[in-house]
Formats: sequence, structure tokens, C-alpha cells
Amino acid sequence: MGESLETHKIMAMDSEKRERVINAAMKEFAKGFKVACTDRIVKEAGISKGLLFHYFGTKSGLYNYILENACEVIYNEYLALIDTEQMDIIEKLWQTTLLKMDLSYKHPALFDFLAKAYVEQKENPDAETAKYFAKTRSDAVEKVLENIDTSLFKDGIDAKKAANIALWTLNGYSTSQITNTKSMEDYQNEYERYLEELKEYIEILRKTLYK
Amino acid sequence: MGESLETHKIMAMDSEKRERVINAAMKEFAKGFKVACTDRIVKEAGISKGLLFHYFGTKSGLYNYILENACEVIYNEYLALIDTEQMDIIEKLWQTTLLKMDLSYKHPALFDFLAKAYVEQKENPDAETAKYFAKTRSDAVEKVLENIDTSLFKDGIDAKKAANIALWTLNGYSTSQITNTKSMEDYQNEYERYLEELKEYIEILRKTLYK
Amino acid sequence: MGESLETHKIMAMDSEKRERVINAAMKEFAKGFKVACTDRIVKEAGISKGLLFHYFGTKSGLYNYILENACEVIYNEYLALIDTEQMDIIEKLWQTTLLKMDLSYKHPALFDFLAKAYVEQKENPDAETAKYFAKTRSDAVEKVLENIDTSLFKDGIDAKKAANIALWTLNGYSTSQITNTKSMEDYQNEYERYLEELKEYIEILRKTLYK
Amino acid sequence: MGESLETHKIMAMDSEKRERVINAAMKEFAKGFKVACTDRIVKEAGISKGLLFHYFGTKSGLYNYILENACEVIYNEYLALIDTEQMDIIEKLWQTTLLKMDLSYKHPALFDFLAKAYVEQKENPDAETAKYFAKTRSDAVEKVLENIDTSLFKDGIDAKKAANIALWTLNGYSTSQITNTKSMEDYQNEYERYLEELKEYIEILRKTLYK
DNA sequence: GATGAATGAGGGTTCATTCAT
DNA sequence: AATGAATGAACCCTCATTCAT
Repeated sequence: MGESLETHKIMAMDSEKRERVINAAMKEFAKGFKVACTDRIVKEAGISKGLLFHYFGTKSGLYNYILENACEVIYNEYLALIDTEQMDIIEKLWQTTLLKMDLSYKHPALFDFLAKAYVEQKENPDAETAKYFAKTRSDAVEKVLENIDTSLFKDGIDAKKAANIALWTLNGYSTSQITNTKSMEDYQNEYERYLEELKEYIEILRKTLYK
Repeated sequence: MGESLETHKIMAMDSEKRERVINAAMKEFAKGFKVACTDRIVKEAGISKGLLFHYFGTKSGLYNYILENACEVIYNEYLALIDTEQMDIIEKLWQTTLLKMDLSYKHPALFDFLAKAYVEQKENPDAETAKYFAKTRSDAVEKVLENIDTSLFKDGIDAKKAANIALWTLNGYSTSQITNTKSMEDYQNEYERYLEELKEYIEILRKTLYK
Repeated sequence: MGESLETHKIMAMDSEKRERVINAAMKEFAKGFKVACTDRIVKEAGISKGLLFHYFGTKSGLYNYILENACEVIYNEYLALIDTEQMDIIEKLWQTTLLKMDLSYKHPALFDFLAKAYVEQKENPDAETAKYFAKTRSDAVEKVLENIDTSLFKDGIDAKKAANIALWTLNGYSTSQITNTKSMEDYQNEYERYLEELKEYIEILRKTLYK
Repeated sequence: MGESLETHKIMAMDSEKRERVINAAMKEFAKGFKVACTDRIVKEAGISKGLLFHYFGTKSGLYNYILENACEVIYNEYLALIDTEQMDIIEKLWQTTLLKMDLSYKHPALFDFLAKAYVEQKENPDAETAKYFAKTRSDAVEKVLENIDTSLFKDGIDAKKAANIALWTLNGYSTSQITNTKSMEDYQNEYERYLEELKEYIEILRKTLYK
């Protein structure tokens, strides 16, 4: 879990302040490690530059903390909520998509940050953090695709591949929507239509992949 | 098409030298605009720093030129080669995937650069370049999805959505492969297996979406 | 001496704690004023940063206190022990060298600190402290060179100069030994050999300078 | 000799400008590596901060260059001028002292810088530079003490030790003079008296150590 | 056209010093 | 008295951009 040197300091931090730093830093690091600017982070978090380095040591230290924290959020507020009893993979994907949307609402920068972290991986985080991040990713994939009822799929179709098709379809749709959405207000207005259309994709997947 | 101030200057440039700059800059900008460093570009391109700025004015100017150039490559070496007569969308997607792999071989940094440009959009390019880039993207989608024989799909399935499922599936598979591929050599060794597996996905799509 | 503003505060300090601060600070300041870091001092002394500044006001304030304290050590534990009855300067130098070695053992950082303070003089200490330091130095020279029996020297040799030659020789040898000594263990192993060789120099001086 | 990466860049530098940087940096580094401030160096040298780093890469890089350069000065303007035919060590020491005074006049910060470099050794310079510096020092000692006519010393006196006594005496006197000298003007006014007194020490050494 | 020396604003990091508790 | 969180000035270093040649 990355018990870096500063962890105890960070834990001792005023939690409200820590929250502000986490939010500001995640938003900033979503732009990429190098582009992220600690000046903007401290300004948005409302603390001094010195304090940031007092707690996190270096920019990389902060980055590692934010990444590990994001992983923990994924574990606690996403993976923990996945219904492992659900063996109908399409139904499960529908539910996880809803979970993700909730999460994305509570932590607006979370998925952008994680996506960037993934693209930039190996460059910035230390070995331990990177390992934790990789494990989080594989755990997430596994948790979604494990324990599925393969007998639901049409005969003669590889279950693993069919599940992937369902997964990529939902991801593809989500991505395309984010792309087309300009603003947060846009997003809220379109929310209903978005869910509706998503359900239609779900139906097609069910109709075509399932018996 | 981005008639920026410097365009005529750039055209007057020795074409071999220009090619070297384009390759070097694309590779560098694939890392992201801010992270890209003009020092490395001029070093790899074998020209002086002064000359780079003589032709392109600013780093952003260079970026815009590279982005527009990449769009032109997409038009000339990808979209132009798509078989518009092909009405079987799954077959068409298979062919475009092969085209992309060819392109990726000829311009190793092209898709990485475009992906980064997409993720970073709005921040760097000027309005006109951004518009051109957006148009290229939508033209690409349209060119693939236009003029497809919807009667091939099973009855009761929205053709547009079914086509998207096929599209996202192939993209999803490509992305997952790139992720798992560590090196260029890896890639060449796995090439055959990659195509084989891709074909299997194609078959599943055909079996499930088509009558 | 050096009645700076904080002196009474410092005297009110718990003496054990003060001792720890003095030792830690002297060791740290032996590296040079600027390089010395108050964080390391408080850590080694086992007190809080706030307390350090409560007592000493500023880094310079602490430095001045340490320097004055070191001077007092020199007065009390070195100059006070010099045998003023001893008129044989060479014998006296031999004895003072032994005294210095004792002192160096009791206060490992003392001479390093004073040497650094001397090299850096004028930059850091306040005027009064600097004066006290200078006086300590000249007192030390005087105390060693005063009241010597000049009749022991060969005729036709200026006694003052001859005494200096003896002084510089012993200092020169000491310095060269410190230079060649890598570690504290080294030092203890070589201690006997060191004294032996020193005695040989003493003999030469006696043979050449004295009648 | 330390062919570091930047050496060719430095050699291509305008020599007058380089001279200004060397002088400014040597003066500044004579305060110690950490205390030295690149802002003051560039200000005194009359160049921009960027240029300093363009040529020398890092503060350490500059330091190493200055140290190597100082060693070269020692070789070319000091060791090369020592009369190796001179077998009378006392006469030789007298001559080398004069050489040093000349050097000290031409390069006012040289010996201060080297003394500081010696005290701080192992911390800052890279391995190669450190080796070169160490070699310069040992070459200097050797060149002075080699090839001396031991038959000049009184019988029963170890020649090596006797030579050291002479060496330390002259060094001791020089050091004491520098200490007492406040300003450059002081120095020039006292120059004659200084030489006179030095000669007297020489005479004593001759009278006492030689047959 | 072509070069690369020169600039300076911006960014990460350190550390003496202050202050609320 | 005692603590350590909080501050900001100062420092090293990078890099886009300019300009004299």
C-alpha cells in the first residue's frame, strides 16, 4: 500500500485541508505529471507552497500519494460495491457502469487522472506505487469478469471474448459521450438520455450474445 | 486548413529537412505538448534551433503544423484508401484495421500523437487547427460508418448501434494489445497471433450481429 | 561576555537540554554556518524547532552562543590548564599539544568548529562575539608564548621567531595528521605512533633551536 | 584531466567572458560550495543565469570546472616554475614562497578557493575531478621536497622531518600574515616588511637546520 | 537561410522563522 | 514552556524564444 516516509505526516494533516489538496492535485495531475504545476495546486488548495512540501516531500511524493489514494477510492467506492453474486455479465456491466457514473460525480477528476496515470505509467510513480496501481487495475478487470455464467452465451461463442465485446461496447459508448459533452451542465441535462441509450446498447448485447 | 502566417515559409523549406522535422516533432509531441522539448526535436531532426523557430515561429506553431499534417496523412493515406463500395461493415472494419496497421508501420508515432492530441485538445492548438482536427475525426467516423448495408444485421437491431459495437470492439481489442505489448520486437513477433485473434472477434461479431 | 538579548533565557534553560543543543549545534556548525541546518540540530538535540528559536532567537543567535561557549571552553579547559611556570617553550608546546588532544577527545567537534569559525570569520558572528573570539585567539597565542626562557635558545636567534617555528611545526604536524586520518578508529589505532613521531619532532626542535 | 561532457562547449566560449566567469566563480566558491550563489556569480561575471547553465550544466559542473582549472593554474604557473635543479631545500622554499606570492597577486581567490576545496573535499567534486585535485596536491608536495641535498642538514637529523619543519614554518608565517592583513592595500604597503621578515625566518632555519 | 549564444520567466525544493495552540 | 504546522524568500535549474552574425 506504499508506506512511504511521509505517510504518517500526511495522516496527521487536517483532514479538510488534506481533502482540498487531494482534489486540487488530482485535477492538476490529470493533465499529466510534468504539466501539473504545484503553484496551481497550492493556490487551489489554499495552502502555502512550503506546506505542500512539508507534507509530501516532493512533487513525485505528492503524485504517488494521490495515485495510491485514487486506487483506494477505486477499491472502497467501486470494487467493494460490485455485486459478486451477479453472474449475468451484461447485467453486471450495467450495474458497474452506474457505479462508475456515481463515482465520477463524486470525484470529477478521478477517472481522468487514472487514465493519464495509466498512459504515463512507469515514468513517475515509484516501484511500489506502480505495483499497487497495476494490481488495482487487474483486480478491477478480474472482479468484473470473474464468476460469470458462461452458459448464458450462445453456443459456439467464446465466453471470454463475448464478455470483452460487452465490456468494450460500454466503455466505447461512455468514452464517446464524454467526448461529446462540453460542460458539466450539459452532462446533467443529458444524463437521462444517456442512460436510456446505454440501456438500448445493453439490450442489443443481450439479444445478440445471449441465447 | 490552417493558413497560418508561416505556411508559405514552411513550404519553401527543403523537403527532406521538413520530413525530418515532422518525424522528430511528431515523436516528441506524442509525449504531450508541454513535455515535448524543442531541444530534442532539433537534435533529432539535425537542424539548428534558430531554424526551427524561423520556420515555425513558436512551439505552438510547430504543433499546429504537425497536427494539420497528421490530419492530411489520415486523409491521404487512410481515408482515401477505404473501400467506399464495401457495404459489409464488418468486412470494412477488418480492412480499415489492416490499413491502420500499415499506417502505423509507416508512421510509428502517428496514432500515439493523434491520441495525445485528442486527449489534450482545446489546450494547445489554435481554433482553426482544432476545427480541422475535429473534422478529420468526424469524417473518419462517417467514412467508416456511411453507406453500410443495414439489411445484413439481424432484424430488430438498430444498425447504427450495431455498427458502433463492431467498431468499439475492434478498437477495444487494438488498445488492449498495445497495452500488453512491451517493445517493438514483441509487436513483430506477435503480429500473426494478433491478426488471428482479431479475426476471431470478427467472426463472433459476424455470427452475432448478422443474420 | 556577549550579553545578547537572549542570554538570560538561555541560562534559564534546562541544563541537560542546553548541553544537548550545544553539542548538536557545534557539530552541525562545524560544517559551516550556511550549510548547518537547524532541522538537524533540533532532531539531534531532541527538542522542537519552536523551542530552539524561543531560546536563541535566530540561527545567528545560536551560532554566536555556540561560538562564545566554545571560547569559554577554551579558556576554562585549555588556557586555564597551561602551566604558566613552565618556561621551556618546547616542553610547554609538548604539554599544550597533549592538552589539546584531551580536549579534542572530550569535545570532538570543538576544534573543527573553531577552525571553521576562523575561516568564515567576519561573515556571521556579531561584532561583540567576533571580538571575544579574536581575543580568545590572541590570548591563546600569548599564553603559550609568554614568559619563556629565551636564554635556552642558541645565541643570535630571535627568541620570538624561534618560538614561532616550534609552534608552527607542531601545528603543521597535527594538521597533516588530521588530513591523513580517515576515521575515528584510524585515529585511535595510530594514537601511539602519532605521539611517538611528535616526540621526534620535539627532539629535533630541541636539538636545533636550543643551545 | 576531467573531460566532462560540457568541456567542448566551455572551450568554445568567448575567452574574455570565460575569464570573467572563472574569476567570479572562484571568488564565490572560495566561500564554500553550498554558500556560493550562482546569482552572485552571474551578476559579477555580467552574464545571464541561463548562459551559465548553458555552458556548465549545473552548479557542480561549474565547480568541477573551476577546480580543474585551478589545478591547471597550479601546474602551469606554479609547479612548472619551480627550479628542480635547486637542491638546497631552504633556498627552494624561499623561491616557491615568492612564486606563490606572485600567483596570489595574479589570482587573488586561487589559494582561498583551493583551501576551501581541500577542506570540503569528497562532498562536491565528481570522482575524476577529485582524483585530479588530489594528484595536483601530492605532485606539489613531491616537487618541492624531491631531490633535495640531505647532506646539508646537520648530522643526526632526519632530513624529511627537517624539510617539513622548514615547510611548515614558511606556511605558518604566510598564514599568520594573511590573517593579520585586513585589506589589499594593507597587503601592498606591508609587502616589503613581509619579505624582510620572511627572510629572517629563512636565515634562522638555515642557521639551525644546516651544518 | 542558418546558426547557436544569450536571455529570463517559471517551476521544484529548501529552510529560517513565526505563531496558534 | 513547548510543539510543529505554516509561511515565503531564496536557490538551482529548464526551456521557449530572440538576435547578432
